[in-house]
Amino acid sequence: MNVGKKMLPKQKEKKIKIFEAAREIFAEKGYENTTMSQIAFASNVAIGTIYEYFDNKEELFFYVAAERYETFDKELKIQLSGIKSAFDKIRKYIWFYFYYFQKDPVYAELWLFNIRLNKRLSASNEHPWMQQSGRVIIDMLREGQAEGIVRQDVSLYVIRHMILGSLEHAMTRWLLKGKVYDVLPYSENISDLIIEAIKKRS
Amino acid sequence: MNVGKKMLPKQKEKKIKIFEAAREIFAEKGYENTTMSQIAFASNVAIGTIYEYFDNKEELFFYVAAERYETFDKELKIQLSGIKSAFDKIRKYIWFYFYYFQKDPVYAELWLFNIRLNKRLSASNEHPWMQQSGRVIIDMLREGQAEGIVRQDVSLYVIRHMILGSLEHAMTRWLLKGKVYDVLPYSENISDLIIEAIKKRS
Amino acid sequence: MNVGKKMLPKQKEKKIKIFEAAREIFAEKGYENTTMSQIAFASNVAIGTIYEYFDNKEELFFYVAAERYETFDKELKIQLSGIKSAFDKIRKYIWFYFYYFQKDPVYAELWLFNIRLNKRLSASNEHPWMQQSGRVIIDMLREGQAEGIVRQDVSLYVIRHMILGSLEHAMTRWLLKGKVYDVLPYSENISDLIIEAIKKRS
Amino acid sequence: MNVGKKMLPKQKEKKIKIFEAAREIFAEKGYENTTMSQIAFASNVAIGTIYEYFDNKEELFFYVAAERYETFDKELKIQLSGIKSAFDKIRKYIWFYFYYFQKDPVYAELWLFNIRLNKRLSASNEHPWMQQSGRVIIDMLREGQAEGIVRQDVSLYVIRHMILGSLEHAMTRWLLKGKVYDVLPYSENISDLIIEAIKKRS
DNA sequence: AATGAATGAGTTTTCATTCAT
DNA sequence: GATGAATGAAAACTCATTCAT
Repeated sequence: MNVGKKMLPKQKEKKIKIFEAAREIFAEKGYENTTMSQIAFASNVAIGTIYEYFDNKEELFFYVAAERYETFDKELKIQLSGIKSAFDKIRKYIWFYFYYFQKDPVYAELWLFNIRLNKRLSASNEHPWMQQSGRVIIDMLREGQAEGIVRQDVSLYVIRHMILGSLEHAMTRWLLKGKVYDVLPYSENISDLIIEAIKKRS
Repeated sequence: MNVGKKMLPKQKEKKIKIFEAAREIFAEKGYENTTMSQIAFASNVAIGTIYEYFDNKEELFFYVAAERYETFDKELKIQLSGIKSAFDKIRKYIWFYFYYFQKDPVYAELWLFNIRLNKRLSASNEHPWMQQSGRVIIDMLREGQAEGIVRQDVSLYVIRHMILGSLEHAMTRWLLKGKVYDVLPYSENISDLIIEAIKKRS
Repeated sequence: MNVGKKMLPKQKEKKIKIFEAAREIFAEKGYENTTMSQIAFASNVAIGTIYEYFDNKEELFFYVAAERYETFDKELKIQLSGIKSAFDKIRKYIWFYFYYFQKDPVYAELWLFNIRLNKRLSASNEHPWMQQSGRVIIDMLREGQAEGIVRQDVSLYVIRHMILGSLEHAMTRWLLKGKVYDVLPYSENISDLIIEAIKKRS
Repeated sequence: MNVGKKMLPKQKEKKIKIFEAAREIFAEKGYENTTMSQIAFASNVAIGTIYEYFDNKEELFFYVAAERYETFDKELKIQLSGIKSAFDKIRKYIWFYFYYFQKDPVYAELWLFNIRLNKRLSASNEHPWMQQSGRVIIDMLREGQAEGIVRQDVSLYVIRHMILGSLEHAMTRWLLKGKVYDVLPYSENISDLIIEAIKKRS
């Protein structure tokens, strides 16, 4: 996503201000309980101005969602770079998932409670990043198969359900319980379990 | 849950009519986008009548949620009865999960999109069934440990995150994609993966 | 007023039960904020039963209003009996007003906040007691004029405005301030002022 | 009170339109029986627009109440200025009270039937004008005492009950009877009575 | 006579969106 | 481009009254 393509710096800044306020408030209150005037107030902009940059509330939300993914994805790629073994990559992925969401619970809320379940977003073709969001995992698994260490008898998509499901479930409970404990230690356990599950056995 | 204890049959019927309409519509549109007048219309009852039976919209939603769990739980216990091996129980559980949700997508929507993420419900102590809803899995795992076939080096709660997460993720995607394929076959693959993950190794 | 003329004792009792509950609740919450179901609950009777005895909410309220007046009036007459001098009667009246309302603030609320300002009640000819409610004062004043101690140059109706106004104002403030002080001592001061005002001077 | 400080003229006008409609309707129907949509209709404005200017129905009512007092108070002060004798001031006050309320029965209704009995308004400290509304009378009486013409043996607050009570009672009856006669002549009689009551005697 | 479930018009308030300035 | 006043449909919820039992 590109916030502010074809815009002069000044205007871009305003769009970003709105955008950041929206991100914060959507995360805090959820989509339904966020009002446009809250966003206008927080970004120090008139309500009408929001509509200069975004068609409507939902579109603004989708932009926020897209940006979240891009940021996560960019950092993820950095984290994964240089790692050879598929299993190590997977471990890194899992660790990064917990690390990133615990560090930025605003994003965690946004993703787990609002974005990932949005039907309209899920259906829309304008937001292909969503479909690709799980591509990394498939790729890692395929590499593992090429390495000969990941089993070939189970659909990679099923494995991805297991991986993402485990992570999302753990994080969701963490949020619902009030973020009162440290989730990062889950990383190792879950990695162990998952690698044991997908390891090729002779 | 008991819809309509102490009520005459006629009244009980009306409460059930409202209840069923609510269940359907909550599942279809989610909590926020369901209106009391939609429920009234669908149950062929005046708006005021809903308030004769349920204090407010949220209470009605929670009743629906509770009933969902009880029905699932009751059938689940029947399915599990007579099975000795912990692994077989887990396989049965996973199979039943897919079977039940695919058979009753109204419940699936309700659970996956509304109930499990409801903060107020999650926080409330009046709804202990919610906390107990994952007890079965812990019990099965403990039995497996007693049998000597489930690993002891990983927290059972982490394992539960993996199990429930895998199932929820698979079902959620199925719903978001429009229920256009058969999820039941996932059951075997996921069972295999999970058992491989938790199996005790010497 | 006669609550339950032509009724068998049993039915009369039920009407009285409703009536007493209504009196209490109207006084406590005011007309607008009292609901028929509150009255039904408090009188241990079905809502429909109230409508067996009273046409509607307003009529019930008017009955309560009438009864209040009758009770006050009856006690007042006893208090005044045997007193000869018009001034002493007036003093007694004023004392009794404070005494009665302070003793029964439920009635005070009812009268001062609800009944005396009700336009429909004021207009209705079915409730002649209301018009007569100030008759006693006019009578006392006339006696005073006959005695030759009350001035004749001012309309008795104006004097009555002064007397009732003084009492109502003092009591109203007492209620609005939360009934935290004793109003009875006002009695003597106000009596002094009023007698000084109406005394015939040569 | 200042309706519309910091507002551009156009907006100020709209606020005033709403305000005036509210005043009229509150006076006519009372607080409980006035609806926001009636006010919206009468001021030729959308319902939502009312909420742009006033937080809620009660606040709107309190604004109306405050304005009433200020207008009355301002004119009163003009009327009283230049008068030396306390008794003349009191006579003027009484005359003005009748004059003002008879001239503007909308205000009379508002004050006598709604404002002066409002418990929440009475309790709130945000509306100090209410408490000060009777200050003028106390001041006049004190001046009279300083002049040596007003008795010192009776609490000024009791005297105020008598004065305000007399006026309010007379006006209230006038309204309840349909404003079919002239109240202004009461002014002299009531003044006579009150001065006779409070005159210092040796 | 007694009931109380059922009604639905009516209430206050919210808020995404528009559009004249 | 920027504004924010204005909009009004729509929401949850209330409650006096009715009427079949």
